[in-house]
Formats: sequence, C-alpha cells, structure tokens
Amino acid sequence: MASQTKAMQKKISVVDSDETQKTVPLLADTAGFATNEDGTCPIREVLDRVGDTWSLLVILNLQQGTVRFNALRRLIEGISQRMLTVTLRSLERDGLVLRIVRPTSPPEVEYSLTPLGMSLAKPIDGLGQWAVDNRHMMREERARFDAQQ
Amino acid sequence: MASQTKAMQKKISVVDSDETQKTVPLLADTAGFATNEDGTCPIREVLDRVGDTWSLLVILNLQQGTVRFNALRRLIEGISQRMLTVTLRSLERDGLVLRIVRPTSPPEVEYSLTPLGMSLAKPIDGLGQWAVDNRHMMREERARFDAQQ
DNA sequence: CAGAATCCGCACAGATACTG
DNA sequence: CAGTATCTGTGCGGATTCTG
Repeated sequence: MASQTKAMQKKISVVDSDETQKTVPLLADTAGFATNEDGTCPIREVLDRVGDTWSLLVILNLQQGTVRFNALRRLIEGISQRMLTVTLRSLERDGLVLRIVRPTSPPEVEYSLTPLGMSLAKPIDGLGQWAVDNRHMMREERARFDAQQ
Repeated sequence: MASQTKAMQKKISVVDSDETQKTVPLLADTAGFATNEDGTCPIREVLDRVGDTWSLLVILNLQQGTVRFNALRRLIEGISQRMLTVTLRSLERDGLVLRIVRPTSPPEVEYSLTPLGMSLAKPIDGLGQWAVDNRHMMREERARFDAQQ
C-alpha cells in the first residue's frame, strides 16, 4: 500500500460554494474517524501498516497462539520466505507481534500476538466474517457488471 | 494490492512431522475464514478489492449519503481525478457503489452506497474505531522499536 | 531453522492533457 | 462537470543465493 502523499497531509477545507454543502456535511461530523485535526486519517494510518498483502493473514494465523517461523510459512500458503520475514518484522515494530528467540541449535523463533495485536484481530475478524457472508454476492454483481458492459 | 499467486490457489497441508502439529491445529478449525475449500481466502478476496489506497476512504465518505463526483473529490483530500474514477468504477463493479447519471448539461453524476456497500461499511467502521483507539500506542511501540535498534 | 542480501519485473498510482 | 487517454516512475513483492 502506498504511503501518504504530501497532499494528504494538508488541511482540508470542505466548505463548498454551491448546494453540495447541505447534502455533504463536514466529514468528521458523520464518519468520525475518516479524518482528524492534523490532516491524517486513522484508517489510512492503520491500513498503511497492515493493509499490505500479507499482514492480515499473518495476524489471523497467529490468533491460534504461538507459531514458529516455518510452521507459519506453511500455514500461509503462497508467502515467500522474504515476505514472511519482512511482514513479521513490520508487525513486531508496530507492537502487534511478539518475537521470541530461543538460542538453541538449530535456533527456534516463536511468534505470537501481543495484546495490541489480539485487539486488532477482532475488527479484522469482522471483515473476515463479512467476506465469508458476502463474497458470493460480490462475485455475482461483478459478473453482471462485466456482462452488460 | 497484488493479485493472488498460483501457489495460493493450491490446497494446503498443515500436517506437520514434528510437535508443532499440536500447537498449530488446522487453520479452518480456529480461524474459520482464513482459508476455505477451493484454496482461496475470503479475507484476501475482499482485500484484493477494497484493500487498495482509496477504496475504504471512498466507502467511508459515501456513508453520509449521496455525493457527486467533484464533491467526493474534495472530501478525499489527496486523491487524483483518475484514481477517484478508477476506484469508483471498481466499487461499482463489485456492487458496492451505485452510480446515477443525470443527463443534464453540465452532467450530474451521483454516487451512493448500495445495501451491500453499507453492510461493508460496518466492519470497516470497526477497523476505524480500532485505529482511533490505538494509533497512539502503535506510534509509541514503533518509536521504541526504532530507538533500541 | 530462520533468516539476510541482492536483483529485478511489473502493477499501482501520480501527473498532465484533452473532451462531451 | 465528469470524466478519458497516455505516459511515466516508484516501490511492492517474487526468485534466488548465501549464512550463523
């Protein structure tokens, strides 16, 4: 996911000259967290961190408990060794994943969710549940759209 | 967001030779929607569609009701004309956004969420709420991580 | 076993110009 | 106003090789 552009950091001015102002009130009043004072957007701030290809899948799979590196690699079919490393390091950096190294030979490295990571897993589960419930409908809609144009 | 690789379409085999099998049971048993029969992943399926830079922000801003193209463009500071068009078309294709063209001059095009889109807005709000509640902690954790290494 | 390092392709997204 | 069309660059992520 792309990082924020400089333009996104600017303050926004929603005051409109025409009647759209009436039907489109200030964003913060309705959405609540689509934007905030300093011009950043909490949703984007989170998605810039866990919205990449693999982060959510890693978090989801760590919900089961503690998993070692290669076990995790097998769980998440299709992830490369490099991307698992990069993703885990990023999640660890944000305090979402705990990394424990056991200095044995061969080395054992265990990964698990921190309390913060566990709390994030909940809203992610909400998305996942929506996905399960509605993916068929999305496929149908898409097929219809593609058919008629 | 990258599309799924061929490897991700394969069936997974979680049966392990060592003791990790005990601590890492079958994914479907615990996560429920991290993977499914045909090898696809509902979460990834949804994220591949709305996980890009702008889709969630568009959905969030359309929660307020019906918004015209340029009004939406002003609401989502930093989005280019092209990306708003592309994003809206993609959401419309998936049945999440409704596009209504009023054949006046100059043309008026209104965008709103479909029922499907509104239902998706709920779990997204869950993520947004988490973002508001925890972004400061994430920043602190990140600062700590960067400081000590 | 759990990685680090390097190389590289390509898709995503920005900028710009033009139009019904 | 609400788009299209084209060109371009950047960074994400895959593949491969090497190590403690």
